[in-house]
Amino acid sequence: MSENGTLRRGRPGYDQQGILDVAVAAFIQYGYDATSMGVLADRLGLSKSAIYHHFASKDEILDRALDTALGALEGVLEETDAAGGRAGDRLDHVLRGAVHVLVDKLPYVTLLLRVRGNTEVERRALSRRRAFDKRVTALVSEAQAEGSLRSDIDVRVVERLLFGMINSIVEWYRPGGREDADKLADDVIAVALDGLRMPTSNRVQELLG
Amino acid sequence: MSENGTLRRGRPGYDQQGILDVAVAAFIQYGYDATSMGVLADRLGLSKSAIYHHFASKDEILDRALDTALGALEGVLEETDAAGGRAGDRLDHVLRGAVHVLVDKLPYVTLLLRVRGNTEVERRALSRRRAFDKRVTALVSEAQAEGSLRSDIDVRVVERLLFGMINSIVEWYRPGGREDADKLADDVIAVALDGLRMPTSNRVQELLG
DNA sequence: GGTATTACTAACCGATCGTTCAGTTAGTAT
DNA sequence: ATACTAACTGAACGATCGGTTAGTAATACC
Repeated sequence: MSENGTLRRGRPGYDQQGILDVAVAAFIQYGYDATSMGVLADRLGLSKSAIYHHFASKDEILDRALDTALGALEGVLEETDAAGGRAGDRLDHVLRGAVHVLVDKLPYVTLLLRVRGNTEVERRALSRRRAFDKRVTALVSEAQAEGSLRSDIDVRVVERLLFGMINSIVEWYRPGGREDADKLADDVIAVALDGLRMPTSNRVQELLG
Repeated sequence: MSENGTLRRGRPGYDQQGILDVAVAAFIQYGYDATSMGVLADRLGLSKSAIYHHFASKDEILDRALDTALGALEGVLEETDAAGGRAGDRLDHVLRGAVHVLVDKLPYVTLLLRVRGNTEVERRALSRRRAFDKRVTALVSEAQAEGSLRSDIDVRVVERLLFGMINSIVEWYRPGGREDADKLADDVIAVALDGLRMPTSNRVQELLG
């Protein structure tokens, strides 16, 4: 499954990444807990025990997958912080970046968003997620303070609704459909920032203050 | 668990609704597939087989729970259709109603939103959910056509993002917190319809056309 | 051909799964 | 006291679970 120019030693077959991709697809289809190693083996066309050559446990597969998703999302925040700028612009950048990560690593982020907390691996992932949310909330708060965003709604509610919308992408977005990642990011941000309603004259009056 | 004024015949203990409530709480905490009947029995303080007096199977518990959630959501649509009016107003009504259902039946709707499709019960629930979504999308489309909502974004994307936001409530809303259902509905609709951004003079110009 | 590397296997393990069965228990009604 | 109603039990079942073990298999390299 590793098709670089160099010849690989050893028996041809799946590598770790190949197993991981198939595992993640099964985990998001059936749920992690409902996906037995037997189902996974069937899906790979291997025996159950062959999987244990590549990963020590079912848990390790999950851990690796969640790390991929979280790493990408955290990367968006790092890159945004490094760039600096007004909070409103940085938030815009984070939202676009998040949408791109969701689209690029759809199966992995989908798995992450469905984590429950039954095992230590899951609890660690949830903890990293909470830290991510906290940093985004701080950014929203800054954007409210600088006047870019409305401040009549609690900052935590704002962050939750915003990422509720963005995260919903994993439930319905299909790559290769009508919308690519850029268009999707544009739409999400348009809805989030400017809303759905058409302006009325009353609204314009409100806006004029 | 049934504490009406009349005396109930039979041995005191849980009734079906009592078992169901505890089951749903466990299902949303651990996930349906990861909640064994043993875990549920522990939680109820009963034996595993006692559960089978009340419900024929684990599946039947799930079926009953999902029906509760779907029934409530479908009820919002029925009531809105019966009332009639402009599409924009009906959509507003559906959104408020949905938020209220989410808050009032939080555990049940939470369970519904996490259904995967592994069993016939789950697939039936997903089918009902799709029918619900389809009706809301039709309403959004009407509101776009009547000019209440922006029509530069695909109607299906709009419906998905909208309910993505609303449905996210089940992941973070805590009853008895700072926001009651009415305030929450107000906030959700404000964000959805009017967005998050503060107006700038460029925006006002755009709005003026 | 032999060695190193890497992927894969069948049989097995102890534990847990959802469910069944033949009972027992705790209340009300007569 | 007996019958009815409704809730509950321990033991057992066949199936499945995640994982282990002692191998086998297929390639590249020398």
